[in-house]
Amino acid sequence: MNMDKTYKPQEFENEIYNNWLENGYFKANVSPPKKPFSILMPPPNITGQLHIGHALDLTIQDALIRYKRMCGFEALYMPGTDHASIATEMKIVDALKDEGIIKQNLGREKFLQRAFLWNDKYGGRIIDQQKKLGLSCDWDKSSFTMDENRSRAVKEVFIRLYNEGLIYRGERIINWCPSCKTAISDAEVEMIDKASHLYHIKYLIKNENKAALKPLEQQESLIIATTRPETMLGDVAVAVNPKDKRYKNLIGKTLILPIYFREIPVIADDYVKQEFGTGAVKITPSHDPNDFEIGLRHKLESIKVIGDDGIMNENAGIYYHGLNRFEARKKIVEKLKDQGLLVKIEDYNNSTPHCYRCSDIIEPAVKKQWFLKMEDLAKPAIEAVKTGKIKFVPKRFEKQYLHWMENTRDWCISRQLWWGHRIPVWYCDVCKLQVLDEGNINKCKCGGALTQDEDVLDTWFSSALWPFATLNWPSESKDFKYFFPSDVLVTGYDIIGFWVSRMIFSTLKFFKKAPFKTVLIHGIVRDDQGKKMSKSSGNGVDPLGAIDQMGADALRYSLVAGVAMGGDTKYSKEKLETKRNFMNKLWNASRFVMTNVQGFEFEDKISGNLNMADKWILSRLNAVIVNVTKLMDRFEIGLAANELYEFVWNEFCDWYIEAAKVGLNASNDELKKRTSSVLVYVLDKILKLVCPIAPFICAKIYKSMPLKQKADDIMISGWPKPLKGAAKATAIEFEKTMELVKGIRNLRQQLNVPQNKRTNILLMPSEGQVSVAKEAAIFIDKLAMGSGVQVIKDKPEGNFAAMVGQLGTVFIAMGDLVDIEAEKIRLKKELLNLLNEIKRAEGMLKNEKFVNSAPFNVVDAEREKLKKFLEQKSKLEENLKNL
RNA sequence: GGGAGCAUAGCUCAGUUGGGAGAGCAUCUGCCUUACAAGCAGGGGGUCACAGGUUCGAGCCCUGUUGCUCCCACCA
Repeated sequence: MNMDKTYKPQEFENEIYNNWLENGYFKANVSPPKKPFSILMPPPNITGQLHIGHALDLTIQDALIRYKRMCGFEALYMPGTDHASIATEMKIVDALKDEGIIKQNLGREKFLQRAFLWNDKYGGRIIDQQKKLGLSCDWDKSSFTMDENRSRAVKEVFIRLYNEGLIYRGERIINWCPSCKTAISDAEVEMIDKASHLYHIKYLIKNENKAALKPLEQQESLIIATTRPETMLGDVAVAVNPKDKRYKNLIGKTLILPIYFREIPVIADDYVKQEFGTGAVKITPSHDPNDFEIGLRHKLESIKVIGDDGIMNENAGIYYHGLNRFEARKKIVEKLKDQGLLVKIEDYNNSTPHCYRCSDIIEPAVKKQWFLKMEDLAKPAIEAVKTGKIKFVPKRFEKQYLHWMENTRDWCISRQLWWGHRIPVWYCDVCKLQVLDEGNINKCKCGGALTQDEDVLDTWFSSALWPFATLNWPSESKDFKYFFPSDVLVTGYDIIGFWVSRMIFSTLKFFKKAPFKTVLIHGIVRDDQGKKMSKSSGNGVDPLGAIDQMGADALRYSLVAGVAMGGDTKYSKEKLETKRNFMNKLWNASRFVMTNVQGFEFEDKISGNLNMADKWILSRLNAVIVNVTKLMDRFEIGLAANELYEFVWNEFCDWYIEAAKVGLNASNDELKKRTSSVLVYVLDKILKLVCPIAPFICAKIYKSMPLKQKADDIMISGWPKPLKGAAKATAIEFEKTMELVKGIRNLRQQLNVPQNKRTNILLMPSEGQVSVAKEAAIFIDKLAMGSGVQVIKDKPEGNFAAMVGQLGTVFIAMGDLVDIEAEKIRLKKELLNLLNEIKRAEGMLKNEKFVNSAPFNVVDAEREKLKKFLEQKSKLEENLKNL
């Protein structure tokens, strides 16, 4: 079969992919005794389209699954998408706004219809993009976190946890996003350092003796420090440390809150740090988590002054009611100045909580929410990692995980949204709340009417069930028995807390098994400046654009290549081009092989007399197979990619193909055929090794391969094994030849011999190298632009430039082209280098400590080197003398 | 405040149990040598952040310093 002259991925990638689909190669079936191997795709959000970070994540997964599939596992790559409750809802609200529709006016039911339509559109688009990337998922098993089976799993889990008392409803202080208008979990809060102010405010101490009223400056007061003056309208106390001598006598006294002059007590609590600020803390249980705790301890009332929309409510009083919280802050500071109660404003850096979705500043608020009790769930999840049941790669991310798990507090799982799994709890008008199955939701046992909880669950609650929900649990299935649990989870370090940890404790809870054996953590994709890609900085890259330009294989290769696992990777156009060039190289090398072997078909084996180049490339191939296999097993796809890049380009193309031209041009048919067979053999293995990373091009080329026994597709052709007895010992012969070729090329360049001019080359073999040199001569001639290499016994007469290698010395007639003095200088320089090496080696060997304490082979190797240097030195000196 | 990671050629990064510093890109020189100019050949370029220590020997192990990045934290 002929191959096109140029590499045009756009012309065959789709066809190849459809072919894979038609043949069902991606399907994973229960098929013992084959061992299963499965990877769960982290379900992308349906908010829009894939970005380059997804492309990295997915490429690693696909490369791994393809590798394992070729190794003979029944490989399941489980795809799916995530409804992304809050993120998608925000998008839909925006879209509605453009149509002039307000969510509330549309109503819950119609809104959800819109949301499902959204999913049809964008969920589908994401899958199309994944197909363009070449993912080998079993699409028939695809899941969506809001589909029927997944919803059933969510409900089942909720009810079980509820019945065990692990899910509870409570009125607590939570993170409220005034912009998204929902509670969010601690994990969803992003702390951002900001330049802020610490306001010192004077709270007057109530004077019981009204008769002795003094001017303001002379009145007794307590100074508090706060970063958020607007919350003082909700103050219910001021706390000091009970041990604080400064304030001991004030405990129990009454203060007058500025602005409206409300009276509040001074209380004592250990929480207060004497050294911080003024050592006196205003207490606002409604708007601060710590104050909330103190409020509980001291049974204080709670006054809410900021509404759910971030606007001051009626409790903020006549001056501030209706202002937003930031305007209110300004006004209050002004008022305090007017009242003479503002002592000072200090510059202060503190981190403030932001919503990770919309970046608005979080407003802690006291609300009734649903929580998942974490203590008992976290313990086994910590154990599983500590005992090695789950391994993190690289290991350092274990710490991040453990730290998260060990410090996690109860998880707020309810959200005041519509798009998501509605909490399966109904409330009876008459009796208390109940959890009910969908079957009987009309009436309570007591006869009272039921209404369902308005809230939905945190989107991560459903993603936490992914390891078993995707296998249709709680239904029993063969798939579940065979494929559960999965093998490797591949994800970025940014969602260890959000997702990885929650899958681990959920799965352990219900199955007493870890959801996966290995957590493979990769870095994030940065732009060419090393900056994080984000929508706001507009430096994101569309993977589809890259694929259109350079092909999916080039994109996949450029994303993974050269990065050790866990490290961040930089995306740049240059990198992409380099990898595209590599694909082109592979394409053209293959084309060369095909056009030279036309008419023949080959067995998948090597036989016959091999020449030194054949032996060399086969031994190199063996080493590469062993190494790449090892790297893939260690999940070091990026390093495997680099190794293959270098082997294909620098060894197979630059040396072997060039050397093979000798055999291919020979008149001897036997020789031609043997050379072809080696070319085909090595190329076949290369294609298979590269296939997991760049599947399209390998599949395309494989179709043209002249093999007698050929798989229908490369992806089911099996992973290559090293060739036994690949004549490793004799690889050295060709390496010695390469040394001379390089030397001659170097010499030619220095002597200004034009690249396209053939020259006479004489080769004088070293002792015992005569027969090898004779074979080498043919290759040297071809590779170093000789006009026939002569093997000689004695040094030639006349002016020659010489180069000494292990195999022998080569001489190039200098003719009139060359300056003899220049050649002398060159030789002297070379001699000097050699003398330095000799000095170094001798120094080491003279050092008794080295000789005695270094391993034998190291010392021995050093002796060998010295011997070699000394030989070269004497030859070089001779050449110099004869010049 | 706690923890982690990084620092190697102009740039992006490898460097496997400690044994003469590597690749790609870029740059310079010469080549359209019929697979490939998305290419070929060759060259230049590094006190492996700094300072100590262990060792016959350190890019690698230990201690400290500096610089950058990230994560975590109930910093009024």
